[in-house]
Amino acid sequence: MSQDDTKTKILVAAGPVFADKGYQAATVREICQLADVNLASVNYYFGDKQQLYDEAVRTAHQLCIAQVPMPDWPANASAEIKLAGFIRTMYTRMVGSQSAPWQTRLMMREVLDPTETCRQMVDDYFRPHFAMLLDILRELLGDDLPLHRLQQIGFSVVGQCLYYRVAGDVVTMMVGDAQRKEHFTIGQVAEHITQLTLSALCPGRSLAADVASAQPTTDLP
Amino acid sequence: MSQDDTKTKILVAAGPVFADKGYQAATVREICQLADVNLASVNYYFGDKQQLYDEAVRTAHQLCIAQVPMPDWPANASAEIKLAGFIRTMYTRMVGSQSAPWQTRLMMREVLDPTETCRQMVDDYFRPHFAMLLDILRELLGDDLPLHRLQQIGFSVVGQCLYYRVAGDVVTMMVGDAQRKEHFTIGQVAEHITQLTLSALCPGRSLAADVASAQPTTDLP
DNA sequence: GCTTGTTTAATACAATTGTTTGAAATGACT
DNA sequence: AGTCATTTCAAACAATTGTATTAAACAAGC
Repeated sequence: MSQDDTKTKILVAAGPVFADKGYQAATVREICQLADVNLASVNYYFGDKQQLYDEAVRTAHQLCIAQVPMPDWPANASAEIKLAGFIRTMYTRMVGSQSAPWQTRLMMREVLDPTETCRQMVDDYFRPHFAMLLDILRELLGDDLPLHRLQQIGFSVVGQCLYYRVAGDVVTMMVGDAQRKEHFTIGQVAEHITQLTLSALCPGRSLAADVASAQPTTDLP
Repeated sequence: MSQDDTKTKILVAAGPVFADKGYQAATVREICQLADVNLASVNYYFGDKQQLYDEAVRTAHQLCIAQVPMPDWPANASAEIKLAGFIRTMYTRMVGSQSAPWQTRLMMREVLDPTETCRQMVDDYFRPHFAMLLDILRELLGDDLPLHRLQQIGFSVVGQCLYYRVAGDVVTMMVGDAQRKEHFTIGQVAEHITQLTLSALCPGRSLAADVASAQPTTDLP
């Protein structure tokens, strides 16, 4: 009972600390103090600061997936609607819907300079999701497009979303606080990315009509 | 003479070290050893590790601009050509044309969690360049589009480029080494981004014809 | 040639870090 | 109650870090 209790207490505390200070700058003392456990506990349960970090990253993207699941579309859902849903889900996961998204911040650090932990994250998380995106794009564009073209388009979609995660603060500095709150809510940005992508890929096929009904538009700034 | 010599020696050595280890993990001992100067020099010339870091960041984006200047277009250059040139220049700056781009890696760290140094970087560097991009977009789309729409589109362009800087390693893991070398050279990616953006914004106005003549296509992988 | 201001050098210091240790506490089972 | 494994705790350790200090080397001006 209490075994698992302190272990998860450490893990819960470690996540945010690693997320916004990085591996080096985060100290086990701070984590333990925040978790309200003894200093030696982290070595007792995890053996090492590094192993604690690894497990923190691992749980981060599990939480990330669980909190914002992919919508499961009806069988007859159009590719446009699937793309819209995919983008919105991914974007929400990145910039966060409710709690401060320490999960993605932590994952982002791994992406920026990858360790072995990152390779596992790519296999477990990024690759399958990217494959899902490519499937949607294939459905949209037909099977005759070469793979690398699909990949390039896929990276363009992901890149547009990732930007607000990576450079979110810069965005605010650039457009100002008011403008950001007014025109850059989750829903607005996600829809912009969807629209831009769709009109680039298949001009004429707008999704203005059906996307509104396919997904609830509860917007958090 | 030697005064300035050791100071720049430190600065030159500090850049790459800060770039790939971060502020905390980088030690002044390692920097001094690499620069082949005495340990105390960094305090003598910069007063502080922090101030050394600040100056390293400052020189980083000066170098970055100097190495890959924006093309100066003829007065009659079309907006499409300007957009293509802008994207190619920005992308080249980000992923690097020749030397390992420690400059952008260092700047990226500032973007990810900004300090006061970053705010200055935004004012001196990002904002004017973003304004330039918005001008090109305005020329392309007309003056009637509201500002925030222009900004959203601008961020989409920047985001697509930034992705390969931020997630470059993940891209390689995802598509494989061979595929990356074959289909993701600087020129190919820059052109893909340009094409996607253009066909999203003004369908029908391709730039296939004139872009080739406007910019040399020396491609480095 | 001596003095003066500037730069380099070696070393010391104080603080912080991850990790270890060994004893105290806890709780379950006989 | 007593024994045993597990968990907690406080303190200490060894290493590394940024920074300060002090003296030596050096250059320039008179």
